[in-house]
Amino acid sequence: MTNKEQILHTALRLFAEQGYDRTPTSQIAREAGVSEGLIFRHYGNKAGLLAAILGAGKAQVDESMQPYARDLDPRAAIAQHIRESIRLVREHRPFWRLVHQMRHQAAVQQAAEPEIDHFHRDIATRLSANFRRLGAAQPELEALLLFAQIDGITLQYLEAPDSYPLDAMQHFLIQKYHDEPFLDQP
Amino acid sequence: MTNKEQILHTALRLFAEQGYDRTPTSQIAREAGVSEGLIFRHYGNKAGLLAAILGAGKAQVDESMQPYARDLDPRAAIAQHIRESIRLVREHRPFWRLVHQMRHQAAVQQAAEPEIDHFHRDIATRLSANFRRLGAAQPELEALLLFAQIDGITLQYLEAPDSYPLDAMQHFLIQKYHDEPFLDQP
DNA sequence: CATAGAAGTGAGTAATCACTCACAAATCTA
DNA sequence: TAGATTTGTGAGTGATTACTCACTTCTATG
Repeated sequence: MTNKEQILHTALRLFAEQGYDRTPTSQIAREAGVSEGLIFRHYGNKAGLLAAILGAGKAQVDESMQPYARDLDPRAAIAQHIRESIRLVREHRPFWRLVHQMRHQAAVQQAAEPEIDHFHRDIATRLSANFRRLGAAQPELEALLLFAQIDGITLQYLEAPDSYPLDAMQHFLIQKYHDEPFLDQP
Repeated sequence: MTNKEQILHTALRLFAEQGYDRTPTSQIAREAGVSEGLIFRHYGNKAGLLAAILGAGKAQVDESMQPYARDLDPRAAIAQHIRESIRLVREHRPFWRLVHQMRHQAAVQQAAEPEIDHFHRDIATRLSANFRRLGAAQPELEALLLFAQIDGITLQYLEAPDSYPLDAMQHFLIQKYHDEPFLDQP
């Protein structure tokens, strides 16, 4: 691993553990085994380092969410979305901890926001379409609710990864959507 | 309003808007119209100010969650829980923004954590009991899932209070739990 | 009124932090 | 190998920040 990558990984770990504001660049340099100046040579400033971390993570998400864009039958697509979302969080815990922190920092989101917004709308549109095909009375609200459920589950998992029953919740949620009739109106 | 209260309210507003770490005590003093020294006379240090804010908010939550502790029929209790949770967030937006920020700062939770843990367990127990009485196959998971849904909805509302359809989501969620048979196993 | 304690001030301080810069070492290129 | 470019260093700097403290003003009480 190059020094540049080493800095990125160390910073991600420390930002996730301690928070962006509470992590001095001096600590990142020390734990990455490089001089502090090198951080600024490679990433310009501390915010640039954060942007690089978020950019790299987003690339991975894009890659992972693309394959299942193809049209499965609606119920399978919904189950797949649940599985994939939870898998991402489980496999990239530090990254998602950082993302959740950033959600409450209006000032830092600057550049990342429009892209993330578009990404969300994209998924929400696909999900709504699937619920509509299943005959749901209010497909947009169904999509929002599923979003909220995954958000809440992953949030609580990230707070206590060792004790939270993530597997059980995943299966429980998938089963609920498998059994749901979605035919509320005659 | 006394100066002491003025400091508390100003700090809550600024912490919620900018984050705890990004809000200097000098700014709090300036916007509260007092000297910086007064903050430390009343609250000892910056963390003490934060603790006072969280303590005052928790007292309000306790007060609001107590009345409906009495045993209604299970479905009514669940609906009431949803309504009350969402009402609290809607009426104390800055406070809940702050709470959500603090959830990711392991270091700051120190004192508040045991109390909050107990509080959560208490509500989870009551919710599980209600789901059990309704014949749910996995009442603990049902309680966790309802928790996660409310968490996710309020989180997304706090991110975009002006555009999120909070009322619609509340009614949608209550209706779902009203219609849910909860008799998954023969 | 006298006086004790609480409320309030604001200049000062030590520490921390992000960032710079002059320079050195390593790597590449011709 | 000579020169050019990239990578790396670490002491230094200015700005910011939480907090202190000697002092003043207000308020309550006998």
